[in-house]
Amino acid sequence: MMLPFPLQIQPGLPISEQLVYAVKKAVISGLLKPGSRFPSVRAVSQELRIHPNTAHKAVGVLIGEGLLEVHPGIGTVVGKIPPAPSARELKLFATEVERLVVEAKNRRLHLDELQAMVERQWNRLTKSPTQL
Amino acid sequence: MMLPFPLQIQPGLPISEQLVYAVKKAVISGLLKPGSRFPSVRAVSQELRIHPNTAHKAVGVLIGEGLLEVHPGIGTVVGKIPPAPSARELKLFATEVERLVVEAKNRRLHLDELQAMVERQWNRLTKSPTQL
DNA sequence: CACGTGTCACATGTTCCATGTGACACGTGC
DNA sequence: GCACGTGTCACATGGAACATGTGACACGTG
Repeated sequence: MMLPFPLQIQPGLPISEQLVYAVKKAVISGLLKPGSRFPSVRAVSQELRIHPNTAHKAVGVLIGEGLLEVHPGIGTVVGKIPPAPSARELKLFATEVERLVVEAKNRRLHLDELQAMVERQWNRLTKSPTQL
Repeated sequence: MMLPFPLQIQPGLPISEQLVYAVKKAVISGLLKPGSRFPSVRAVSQELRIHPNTAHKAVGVLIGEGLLEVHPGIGTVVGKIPPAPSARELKLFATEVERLVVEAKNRRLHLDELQAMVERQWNRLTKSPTQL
Protein backbone atom coordinates (compact mmCIF):
# COMPACT_ATOMS: atom_id res chain seq x y z
CA MET A 1 0.00 0.00 0.00
CA MET A 2 1.40 3.30 -1.09
CA LEU A 3 0.86 6.66 0.50
CA PRO A 4 -0.93 9.27 -1.62
CA PHE A 5 1.95 11.70 -1.17
CA PRO A 6 5.75 11.51 -1.53
CA LEU A 7 8.03 11.71 1.51
CA GLN A 8 11.57 10.66 2.25
CA ILE A 9 12.32 10.92 5.96
CA GLN A 10 15.64 12.63 6.51
CA PRO A 11 17.63 13.40 9.66
CA GLY A 12 18.08 16.95 10.87
CA LEU A 13 14.44 17.95 11.11
CA PRO A 14 11.71 16.48 13.35
CA ILE A 15 9.89 13.64 11.58
CA SER A 16 6.47 15.03 12.45
CA GLU A 17 7.34 18.37 10.88
CA GLN A 18 8.55 16.68 7.72
CA LEU A 19 5.29 14.79 7.52
CA VAL A 20 3.24 17.95 8.03
CA TYR A 21 5.14 19.74 5.29
CA ALA A 22 4.81 16.85 2.84
CA VAL A 23 1.04 16.80 3.28
CA LYS A 24 0.76 20.58 2.93
CA LYS A 25 2.73 20.44 -0.30
CA ALA A 26 0.61 17.60 -1.63
CA VAL A 27 -2.62 19.39 -0.81
CA ILE A 28 -1.82 22.74 -2.41
CA SER A 29 -0.44 21.09 -5.52
CA GLY A 30 -3.60 19.07 -6.04
CA LEU A 31 -2.07 15.70 -5.29
CA LEU A 32 -4.40 15.33 -2.33
CA LYS A 33 -7.86 16.46 -3.37
CA PRO A 34 -10.43 17.87 -0.93
CA GLY A 35 -12.84 15.23 0.32
CA SER A 36 -10.56 12.34 -0.57
CA ARG A 37 -9.59 9.71 1.99
CA PHE A 38 -6.48 10.32 4.05
CA PRO A 39 -4.53 7.24 5.20
CA SER A 40 -5.03 6.18 8.80
CA VAL A 41 -2.47 7.06 11.42
CA ARG A 42 -1.40 3.43 11.69
CA ALA A 43 -1.11 3.05 7.91
CA VAL A 44 1.08 6.13 7.64
CA SER A 45 3.29 4.95 10.47
CA GLN A 46 3.75 1.54 8.89
CA GLU A 47 4.58 2.96 5.46
CA LEU A 48 7.08 5.48 6.77
CA ARG A 49 8.46 3.12 9.42
CA ILE A 50 7.73 5.62 12.16
CA HIS A 51 5.83 5.39 15.41
CA PRO A 52 2.04 5.82 15.35
CA ASN A 53 2.28 8.53 17.99
CA THR A 54 4.63 10.51 15.76
CA ALA A 55 2.25 10.24 12.82
CA HIS A 56 -0.64 11.15 15.07
CA LYS A 57 1.18 14.25 16.22
CA ALA A 58 1.57 15.42 12.63
CA VAL A 59 -2.08 14.67 11.85
CA GLY A 60 -3.08 16.67 14.90
CA VAL A 61 -1.22 19.71 13.57
CA LEU A 62 -2.86 19.36 10.16
CA ILE A 63 -6.27 19.07 11.83
CA GLY A 64 -5.57 22.25 13.76
CA GLU A 65 -4.73 24.09 10.56
CA GLY A 66 -7.85 22.88 8.84
CA LEU A 67 -6.16 20.85 6.13
CA LEU A 68 -7.62 17.59 7.39
CA GLU A 69 -11.04 16.75 8.80
CA VAL A 70 -11.74 14.02 11.31
CA HIS A 71 -14.76 11.74 11.34
CA PRO A 72 -14.49 9.79 14.62
CA GLY A 73 -14.72 6.06 14.10
CA ILE A 74 -14.66 6.54 10.33
CA GLY A 75 -11.36 8.07 9.37
CA THR A 76 -9.73 11.24 8.15
CA VAL A 77 -10.32 13.10 4.91
CA VAL A 78 -8.71 16.08 3.21
CA GLY A 79 -10.44 19.27 4.31
CA LYS A 80 -12.89 20.92 1.97
CA ILE A 81 -13.16 24.30 3.66
CA PRO A 82 -10.16 26.55 3.05
CA PRO A 83 -8.99 28.08 6.34
CA ALA A 84 -9.54 31.82 6.31
CA PRO A 85 -6.31 33.65 7.16
CA SER A 86 -6.91 35.78 10.24
CA ALA A 87 -5.15 39.03 10.97
CA ARG A 88 -2.92 37.35 13.54
CA GLU A 89 -1.95 34.65 11.09
CA LEU A 90 -1.09 37.23 8.46
CA LYS A 91 1.17 39.01 10.91
CA LEU A 92 2.96 35.77 11.71
CA PHE A 93 3.27 35.06 8.01
CA ALA A 94 4.79 38.49 7.48
CA THR A 95 7.49 37.47 9.95
CA GLU A 96 8.27 34.47 7.77
CA VAL A 97 8.45 36.70 4.71
CA GLU A 98 10.89 38.92 6.56
CA ARG A 99 13.00 35.92 7.41
CA LEU A 100 13.28 34.96 3.76
CA VAL A 101 14.07 38.52 2.70
CA VAL A 102 16.83 38.72 5.30
CA GLU A 103 18.36 35.51 3.96
CA ALA A 104 18.04 36.78 0.40
CA LYS A 105 19.75 40.07 1.16
CA ASN A 106 22.40 38.21 3.08
CA ARG A 107 23.14 36.26 -0.11
CA ARG A 108 23.44 39.49 -2.09
CA LEU A 109 20.41 38.77 -4.21
CA HIS A 110 18.43 41.52 -5.91
CA LEU A 111 14.72 42.05 -5.41
CA ASP A 112 13.85 40.96 -8.92
CA GLU A 113 15.95 37.83 -8.53
CA LEU A 114 14.09 36.91 -5.35
CA GLN A 115 10.74 37.66 -6.97
CA ALA A 116 11.70 35.45 -9.90
CA MET A 117 12.53 32.57 -7.54
CA VAL A 118 9.22 33.05 -5.75
CA GLU A 119 7.31 33.00 -9.01
CA ARG A 120 9.18 29.95 -10.21
CA GLN A 121 8.37 27.97 -7.06
CA TRP A 122 4.80 29.20 -7.27
CA ASN A 123 4.33 27.88 -10.75
CA ARG A 124 6.18 24.67 -9.97
CA LEU A 125 3.76 23.90 -7.14
CA THR A 126 0.80 24.76 -9.30
CA LYS A 127 1.23 23.06 -12.62
CA SER A 128 3.11 19.84 -12.02
CA PRO A 129 1.85 17.87 -9.04
CA THR A 130 3.73 14.80 -10.24
CA GLN A 131 7.28 15.98 -9.72
CA LEU A 132 7.26 16.73 -6.02
CA MET B 1 27.18 49.70 27.45
CA MET B 2 24.65 49.10 24.71
CA LEU B 3 24.79 46.57 21.94
CA PRO B 4 24.97 47.95 18.39
CA PHE B 5 21.89 45.98 17.41
CA PRO B 6 18.40 45.47 18.87
CA LEU B 7 17.34 42.12 20.31
CA GLN B 8 14.67 41.00 22.71
CA ILE B 9 15.19 37.39 23.73
CA GLN B 10 11.94 35.48 23.58
CA PRO B 11 11.03 31.90 24.46
CA GLY B 12 10.12 29.38 21.78
CA LEU B 13 13.21 29.67 19.63
CA PRO B 14 16.82 28.85 20.54
CA ILE B 15 18.61 31.91 21.92
CA SER B 16 21.63 31.41 19.68
CA GLU B 17 19.42 31.42 16.59
CA GLN B 18 17.67 34.59 17.70
CA LEU B 19 21.06 36.25 18.14
CA VAL B 20 22.23 35.10 14.72
CA TYR B 21 19.09 36.47 13.10
CA ALA B 22 19.30 39.80 14.90
CA VAL B 23 22.87 40.32 13.70
CA LYS B 24 21.98 39.35 10.14
CA LYS B 25 19.13 41.83 10.12
CA ALA B 26 21.33 44.57 11.54
CA VAL B 27 24.05 43.94 8.97
CA ILE B 28 21.87 43.99 5.86
CA SER B 29 19.99 47.05 7.01
CA GLY B 30 23.19 49.00 7.52
CA LEU B 31 22.98 49.19 11.29
CA LEU B 32 26.20 47.23 11.54
CA LYS B 33 28.67 48.57 8.99
CA PRO B 34 31.46 46.47 7.42
CA GLY B 35 34.75 46.88 9.24
CA SER B 36 33.18 48.19 12.42
CA ARG B 37 33.90 46.62 15.79
CA PHE B 38 31.63 43.78 16.94
CA PRO B 39 31.11 43.39 20.69
CA SER B 40 33.07 40.63 22.39
CA VAL B 41 31.43 37.36 23.25
CA ARG B 42 31.55 38.21 26.94
CA ALA B 43 30.08 41.68 26.40
CA VAL B 44 27.20 40.28 24.37
CA SER B 45 26.50 37.62 26.98
CA GLN B 46 26.45 40.20 29.78
CA GLU B 47 24.15 42.58 27.91
CA LEU B 48 21.66 39.89 26.91
CA ARG B 49 21.95 38.03 30.22
CA ILE B 50 22.87 34.82 28.45
CA HIS B 51 25.75 32.42 28.83
CA PRO B 52 29.04 33.20 27.05
CA ASN B 53 28.99 29.77 25.44
CA THR B 54 25.60 30.52 23.93
CA ALA B 55 26.80 33.82 22.51
CA HIS B 56 29.94 32.14 21.25
CA LYS B 57 27.85 29.56 19.45
CA ALA B 58 25.98 32.29 17.59
CA VAL B 59 29.19 34.12 16.72
CA GLY B 60 30.62 30.87 15.39
CA VAL B 61 27.70 30.53 12.99
CA LEU B 62 28.09 34.12 11.81
CA ILE B 63 31.81 33.53 11.27
CA GLY B 64 31.00 30.47 9.20
CA GLU B 65 28.65 32.49 7.02
CA GLY B 66 31.19 35.24 6.49
CA LEU B 67 29.26 38.01 8.21
CA LEU B 68 31.88 38.39 10.92
CA GLU B 69 35.67 38.25 10.80
CA VAL B 70 37.89 37.14 13.64
CA HIS B 71 41.23 38.64 14.57
CA PRO B 72 42.60 36.33 17.27
CA GLY B 73 43.65 38.18 20.37
CA ILE B 74 42.19 41.41 18.98
CA GLY B 75 38.47 40.95 18.56
CA THR B 76 35.73 40.51 16.01
CA VAL B 77 34.64 42.91 13.28
CA VAL B 78 31.81 42.99 10.78
CA GLY B 79 32.89 41.25 7.58
CA LYS B 80 33.86 43.37 4.60
CA ILE B 81 33.73 40.72 1.92
CA PRO B 82 30.21 39.76 0.90
CA PRO B 83 29.94 35.98 0.82
CA ALA B 84 29.48 34.78 -2.74
CA PRO B 85 26.40 32.57 -2.99
CA SER B 86 27.51 29.18 -4.29
CA ALA B 87 25.37 26.87 -6.37
CA ARG B 88 24.74 24.64 -3.37
CA GLU B 89 23.69 27.58 -1.25
CA LEU B 90 21.31 28.78 -3.93
CA LYS B 91 19.72 25.35 -4.04
CA LEU B 92 19.24 25.39 -0.28
CA PHE B 93 17.81 28.87 -0.52
CA ALA B 94 15.37 27.71 -3.18
CA THR B 95 14.12 25.19 -0.62
CA GLU B 96 13.40 28.04 1.76
CA VAL B 97 11.57 29.91 -0.98
CA GLU B 98 9.50 26.80 -1.60
CA ARG B 99 8.66 26.60 2.08
CA LEU B 100 7.34 30.15 2.08
CA VAL B 101 5.35 29.60 -1.10
CA VAL B 102 3.77 26.49 0.40
CA GLU B 103 2.72 28.45 3.46
CA ALA B 104 1.40 31.26 1.27
CA LYS B 105 -0.70 28.93 -0.85
CA ASN B 106 -1.91 27.22 2.27
CA ARG B 107 -3.21 30.59 3.45
CA ARG B 108 -5.03 31.08 0.13
CA LEU B 109 -2.90 34.04 -0.86
CA HIS B 110 -2.44 35.05 -4.49
CA LEU B 111 0.92 35.36 -6.17
CA ASP B 112 0.70 39.12 -6.44
CA GLU B 113 -0.23 39.38 -2.76
CA LEU B 114 2.84 37.37 -1.80
CA GLN B 115 5.02 39.41 -4.16
CA ALA B 116 3.69 42.58 -2.56
CA MET B 117 4.53 41.33 0.93
CA VAL B 118 8.02 40.40 -0.21
CA GLU B 119 8.57 43.83 -1.72
CA ARG B 120 7.26 45.53 1.38
CA GLN B 121 9.62 43.66 3.68
CA TRP B 122 12.44 44.29 1.23
CA ASN B 123 11.95 48.03 1.33
CA ARG B 124 11.42 48.05 5.07
CA LEU B 125 14.79 46.40 5.63
CA THR B 126 16.45 48.79 3.21
CA LYS B 127 15.32 52.26 4.05
CA SER B 128 14.74 52.43 7.78
CA PRO B 129 17.45 50.79 9.82
CA THR B 130 16.18 52.52 12.95
CA GLN B 131 12.89 50.73 13.35
CA LEU B 132 14.08 47.16 13.59
C1' DC C 1 -19.68 -8.66 18.33
C1' DA C 2 -15.10 -8.02 15.88
C1' DC C 3 -12.63 -4.73 13.43
C1' DG C 4 -10.41 -0.47 12.09
C1' DT C 5 -10.54 4.14 13.09
C1' DG C 6 -9.02 8.34 15.99
C1' DT C 7 -7.46 9.61 20.58
C1' DC C 8 -5.09 9.61 24.84
C1' DA C 9 -2.00 8.68 28.96
C1' DC C 10 1.77 7.34 30.63
C1' DA C 11 7.03 5.85 30.55
C1' DT C 12 11.68 5.63 28.36
C1' DG C 13 15.90 6.78 25.75
C1' DT C 14 18.00 10.13 22.74
C1' DT C 15 19.16 14.51 21.23
C1' DC C 16 19.47 19.45 21.46
C1' DC C 17 19.72 23.61 24.09
C1' DA C 18 21.46 26.58 27.71
C1' DT C 19 24.11 26.93 31.44
C1' DG C 20 28.08 25.96 34.59
C1' DT C 21 33.12 25.65 35.27
C1' DG C 22 37.59 25.75 34.04
C1' DA C 23 41.26 26.27 31.00
C1' DC C 24 44.43 27.75 26.93
C1' DA C 25 46.44 30.75 22.94
C1' DC C 26 46.75 35.16 21.07
C1' DG C 27 47.68 40.27 20.71
C1' DT C 28 47.76 44.79 23.15
C1' DG C 29 49.39 47.94 26.46
C1' DC C 30 51.89 49.00 30.57
C1' DG D 1 57.83 40.28 31.24
C1' DC D 2 53.28 40.96 32.80
C1' DA D 3 48.29 41.82 33.26
C1' DC D 4 44.35 42.20 30.58
C1' DG D 5 40.83 41.34 27.19
C1' DT D 6 40.05 38.76 23.34
C1' DG D 7 38.56 34.26 20.92
C1' DT D 8 38.41 29.28 21.60
C1' DC D 9 37.70 24.88 23.61
C1' DA D 10 36.56 20.79 26.65
C1' DC D 11 34.13 18.87 29.64
C1' DA D 12 29.76 18.38 32.90
C1' DT D 13 24.80 19.34 34.29
C1' DG D 14 19.84 20.29 34.07
C1' DG D 15 15.86 20.99 31.19
C1' DA D 16 13.13 20.62 27.10
C1' DA D 17 11.71 18.53 22.84
C1' DC D 18 11.55 14.46 20.07
C1' DA D 19 10.69 9.65 18.88
C1' DT D 20 9.55 5.49 20.50
C1' DG D 21 7.35 1.95 23.56
C1' DT D 22 3.10 0.13 25.71
C1' DG D 23 -1.39 0.02 26.82
C1' DA D 24 -5.94 1.57 26.79
C1' DC D 25 -10.64 3.82 25.45
C1' DA D 26 -14.59 5.73 22.34
C1' DC D 27 -16.58 5.65 18.00
C1' DG D 28 -18.76 3.86 13.62
C1' DT D 29 -18.98 -0.01 10.32
C1' DG D 30 -19.79 -4.62 9.01
